[in-house]
Amino acid sequence: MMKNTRLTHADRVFQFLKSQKKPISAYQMLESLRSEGVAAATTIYRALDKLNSLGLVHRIESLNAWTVCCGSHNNKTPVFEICNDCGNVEEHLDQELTLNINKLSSKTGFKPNNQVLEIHGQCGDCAS
Amino acid sequence: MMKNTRLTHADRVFQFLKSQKKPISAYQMLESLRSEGVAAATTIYRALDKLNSLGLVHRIESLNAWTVCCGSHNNKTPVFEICNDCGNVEEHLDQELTLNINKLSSKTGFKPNNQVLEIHGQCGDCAS
DNA sequence: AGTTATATGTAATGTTATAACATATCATTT
DNA sequence: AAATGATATGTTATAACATTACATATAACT
Repeated sequence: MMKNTRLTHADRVFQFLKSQKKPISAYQMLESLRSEGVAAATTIYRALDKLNSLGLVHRIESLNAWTVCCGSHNNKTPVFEICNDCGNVEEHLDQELTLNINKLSSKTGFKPNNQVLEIHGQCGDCAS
Repeated sequence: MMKNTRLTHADRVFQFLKSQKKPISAYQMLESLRSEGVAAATTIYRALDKLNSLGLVHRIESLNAWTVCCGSHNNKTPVFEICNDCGNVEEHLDQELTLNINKLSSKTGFKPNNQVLEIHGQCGDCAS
């Protein structure tokens, strides 16, 4: 039983995203990956779906764009700091913040499932 | 110098949003307000822009939809709990969470500006 | 009444996302 | 090696969300 060694468009999307510093929109990916044979938006979205369910990428809701996951979350909720000036995004895993969200939920009787935590502002580099 | 008493489409949008329990998309507003003379998507978006800059409404980024603000924030960051089942959204203002976000920022040298905090899950009503 | 500022309309277009269905390719079994 | 099944991709169309540029209308102020 041999491992599937086929290079798919999902792989190409993932490689491409890894090479980028900033989140990229699906249609930007499409333009950039046409040269590698990716022909349709559908394919990009399917790739993103798959990568997302594997936990390899994140969608940044407030940007309609995508970025690679920093690695493993260990039950912590990712928070994204998004610089309005340079566009760079940093993913953080903060234990306290995670606890806080759970605490809020237990107050309100809400069962959290997935969180969208995106902070817009100015990054340290751009501030100095 | 008399106060402007004209009833604008922005007012109609705001009234309409206040009457709704769930976030509403711009095009849903358009359909609902055609009967009151609102004729174009542009008008809705202009109204939302204005209401948003007055702090009267919030955009829920992960839904592409809008909801009225719960009132005054008092320097606290709003967090939205969004029920996957019934679609209802509750706005919360949590001091601890706000402090935590600022704390994270001071660690990373990031200057936060505006935050997108949206928690998806199941509300208390739907859980029971 | 004339001027200005605000509000709205119109039309076109841009951007993001999905649906429905057809085809191609690889891996495994026979 | 042919058949099969699973996965991946393409094609086309369309839905859903958002903005731009320019024209017109109306209220408010002088």
